Amino acid sequence: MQWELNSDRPVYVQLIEQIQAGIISGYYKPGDKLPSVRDLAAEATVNPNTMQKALSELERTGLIYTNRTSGRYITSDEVMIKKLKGQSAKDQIMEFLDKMKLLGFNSEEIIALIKEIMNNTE
Amino acid sequence: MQWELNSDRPVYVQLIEQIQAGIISGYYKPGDKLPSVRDLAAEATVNPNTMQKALSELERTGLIYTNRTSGRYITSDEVMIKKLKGQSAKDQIMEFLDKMKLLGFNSEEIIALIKEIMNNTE
DNA sequence: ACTACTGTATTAAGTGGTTAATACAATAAT
DNA sequence: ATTATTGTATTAACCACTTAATACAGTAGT
Repeated sequence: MQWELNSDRPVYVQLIEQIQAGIISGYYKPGDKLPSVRDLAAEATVNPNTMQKALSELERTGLIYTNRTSGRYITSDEVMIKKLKGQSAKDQIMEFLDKMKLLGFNSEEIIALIKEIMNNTE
Repeated sequence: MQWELNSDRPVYVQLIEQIQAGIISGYYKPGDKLPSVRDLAAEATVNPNTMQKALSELERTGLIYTNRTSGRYITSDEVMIKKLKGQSAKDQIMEFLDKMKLLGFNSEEIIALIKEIMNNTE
């Protein structure tokens, strides 16, 4: 997994988001075993405590579960993952639209700009 | 001006973004006088030091300027503001598209989802 | 001249996030 | 049985951000 962290926001929050994105996109598949806390921390060049914090939170939401000594696993509940994918997409879009409207763009302008950028970066 | 602050990210950064959005959207017009640091801080229910930090940064980028004792003003450089508007929009869109692709959506799906949400929240 | 209002600077305290360095308990692997 | 690996917990130190409480210098308004 490829990690992209910056200091804009708490690292553990960014870890949560990126692991979640990994599950949603299918990089981590339902039932998969996750690398250990220490390995994940090393991968992301982050302190194990920070990774632990992120994983605990993901466990709290039910997206992963722990077998005390054999490791952590992605949930096998594919419905849950699909729901999360839909909700995440919706959240991202709503947040994006709010920001764009705050900048003074209307719906048509937003669509037009997105298409333009999609074509320029295809 | 209406302020929306949370504790996810440094408050002074959020202040910078929102004042900038106010300038871009035309809420603050070129040449306008801004309220005093203390007034703005009171408006946003933030410590004056924090508002001061945000304003200093905006001044560094040239978007506002200071008359030592008469107050702060929005730049009259409309070209600069227009450029900033375009750049901000582009930045927002790129960031948004990156996130959506990380979730596993392609361009067509993204456009379709946005249109769907626009219709549902019209 | 005086007053009130500018922006600016300083110092101290509190908070949350991060890292670091360990330690422990449980179990899978051998 | 022993060893290595798992998740978990604890303590201390450090840093950035925020708030608070002041203080100062310059000037617009009167």
